[in-house]
Amino acid sequence: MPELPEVETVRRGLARHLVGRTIVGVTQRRTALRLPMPLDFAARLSGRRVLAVERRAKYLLFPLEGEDVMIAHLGMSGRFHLWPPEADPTASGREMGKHVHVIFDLDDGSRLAYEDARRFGLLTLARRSDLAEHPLLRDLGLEPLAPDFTPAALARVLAGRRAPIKAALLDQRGIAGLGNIYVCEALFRAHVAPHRPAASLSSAEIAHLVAAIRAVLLEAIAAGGSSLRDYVQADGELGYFQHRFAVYDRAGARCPTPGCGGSIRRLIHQGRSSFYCPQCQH
DNA sequence: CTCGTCCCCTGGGAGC
DNA sequence: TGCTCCCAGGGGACGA
Repeated sequence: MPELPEVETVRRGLARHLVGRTIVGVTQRRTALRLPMPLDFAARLSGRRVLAVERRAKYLLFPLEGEDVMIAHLGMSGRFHLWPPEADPTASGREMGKHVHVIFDLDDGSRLAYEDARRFGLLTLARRSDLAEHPLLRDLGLEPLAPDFTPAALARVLAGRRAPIKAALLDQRGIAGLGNIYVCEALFRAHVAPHRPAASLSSAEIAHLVAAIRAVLLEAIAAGGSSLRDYVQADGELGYFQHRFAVYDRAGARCPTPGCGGSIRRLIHQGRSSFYCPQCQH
């Protein structure tokens, strides 16, 4: 589910409520998500104040008082939900459903729940000093909204790669944070077909693609992300960028480019759908 | 190395 | 209503 704009939206929502709060208790309803949680997960979190909520690619990082940093990834269906102090989650069985896996009790009486039906997400802990070399983080590539995401940097990532540009952009070791939706949308804006070999893009196309990736991510963040199926922000608000998709999940629809007249096609490679306009993406 | 395939897991929607 | 099939925003383990 969540790609960079959704994770960034969640980060902002959590930061507002969590920074400065102390975790007073942790309830684990299972011992593993995609990865096992550390055996001392609850013990290392309890009594710790949350210093910040940060993001690296699609990972959320929660530096804590002391040496530890909690690392979270939402996978496809992961959500954080905040319960204000006056709320009683036990009053309604539906609210704290069977897919709520971890509950963090905070010092103001509020609670943070991690819910993840498919369990492709993860929660773990690392030492702050080991973060850069942590196996989950060390191979991540360029942060697409950082200043070093330049046409020259993207050109280096794509050089020599025969894989389709679609696959190259999804590879988190090159650029980190894009997923299926925003790759489709960025390629559309840059007029590049998803099946083009990555190394075949011209300098002009690469420059256009860098600008398109930045723009689509910033617009999506401004819209609060895209709400598909079960994605909601921490406060339950829905993002609305899905109404602005030009191609994603719009197979058969008219291409939105003025005067194009083509229709959006869906292609499957590597088991995932690509949506594009064969008329204006080459 | 790099690339494509398959798999992890559950739920929702379409079609019958 | 209920079944079956397909599909889904993620990433990682394989084998060629």
